Amino acid sequence: MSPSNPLAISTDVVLFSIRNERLEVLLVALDSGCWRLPGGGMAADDDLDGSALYHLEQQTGVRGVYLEQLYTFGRPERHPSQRLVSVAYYALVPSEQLRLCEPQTAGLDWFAITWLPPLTLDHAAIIALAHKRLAAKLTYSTIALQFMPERFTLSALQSVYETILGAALDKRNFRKRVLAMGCLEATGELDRNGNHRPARLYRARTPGKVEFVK
Amino acid sequence: MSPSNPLAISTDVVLFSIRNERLEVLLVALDSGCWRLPGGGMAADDDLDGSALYHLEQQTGVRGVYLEQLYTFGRPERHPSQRLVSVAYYALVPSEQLRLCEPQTAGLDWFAITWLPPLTLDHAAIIALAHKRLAAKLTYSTIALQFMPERFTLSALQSVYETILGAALDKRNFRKRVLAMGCLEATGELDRNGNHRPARLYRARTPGKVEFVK
DNA sequence: TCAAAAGTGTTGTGTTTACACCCATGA
DNA sequence: TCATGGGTGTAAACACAACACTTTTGA
Repeated sequence: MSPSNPLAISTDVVLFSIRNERLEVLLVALDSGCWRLPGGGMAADDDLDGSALYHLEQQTGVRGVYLEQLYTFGRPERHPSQRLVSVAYYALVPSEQLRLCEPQTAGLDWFAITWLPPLTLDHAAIIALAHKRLAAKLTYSTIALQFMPERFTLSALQSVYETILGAALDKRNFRKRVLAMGCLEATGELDRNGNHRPARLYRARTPGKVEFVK
Repeated sequence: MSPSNPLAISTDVVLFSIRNERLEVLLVALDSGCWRLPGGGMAADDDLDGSALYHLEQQTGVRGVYLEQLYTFGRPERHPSQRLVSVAYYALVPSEQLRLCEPQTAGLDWFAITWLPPLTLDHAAIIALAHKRLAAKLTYSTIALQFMPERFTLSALQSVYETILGAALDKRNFRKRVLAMGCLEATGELDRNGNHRPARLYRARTPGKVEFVK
């Protein structure tokens, strides 16, 4: 029960968004040409979730995300010089929300999950695990709503599912399922963009909250 | 990315077993009359999983368990004096395996999950979360096999499911499902205990490995 | 021969999948 | 009027739930 030697805890965040019909993650450039996840050491008076959000905002300007703890990585060989335990998180943010707060800082970039640059330490493994969890959670929770703006069409939501799952879905069955979940409500408004029939706009009944379904 | 102040990492393990037709956890007595999970501080040259197994064996004599990381708890207020981050695990062990290595040490006891003693810090919350995860995993994985000895009857396996889920299951449907999972094989042997028709003995096709099903 | 648990199929119900056409709009 | 995506129902396949009797053994 007693503490031990030089030992640091960092929190690292895999930030996902849907951009250009692709699932992308936000990474920070290192001098070496490698990239890393946003994150950093935890201060002794912070808590874990707070530390993850703090570093994310400091390094990327992004806030107001949906955050969930992923896994804690602690193999001694994961860092060459110091003993580093990393509490990994993943976070989801609607791409519409990025324009407002993303500072377009140099040394930051989005990468498609299917085409990642070289990553430091075991960050590639962390991203892979986060991706797996996200895809799994799509099928038994309402987590996909965390990628949506406040109001959205059912087709937009379907497109998010298709992007993450990497497969096309049947429109009628998708609508039945997603409406049966009971966590959407029609706003009564219409989206009049595009030269076609306007689409109904929906909103999440409990935004920010992920519920388990089926 | 830099380390910080006095900050300790501990690993704590919720060890489950099925005893007397109940789901029980193994706890360590504190002087105060409180109890705690087996676990302790992580040494700088250990890894997380290794640390969890090490403390578990040191404090309880139990080894050869199935171990899985649960969650990392790090709220600053969880410990009164020091900043303590706890990486929580849960572990499963067949009760038959306990007789061999359990040292019957004083200050150790098993408690039914439904009737726990006062626990230190947030250990009650850790146990509650572990229990929830275990019950959930029962329904979509073969994790229940980790409670079974090398060879077992289908009725014994069904009893384990019923104990954890707290509900009776249909015998025929249960057998269909569990055999359809394809991870059991009949040994050809019979269990001749009891004054009734002998039961076939089965074994896990991949012991120690938990697979996802359905 | 009795008690006690092992072993075994079928039927109905609900859920999931597959599938094609009309609608409302802007250009 | 045409192109574009929005919106809708039904039937077949499948998965799941309910259910009762015969078998084998030890006492």
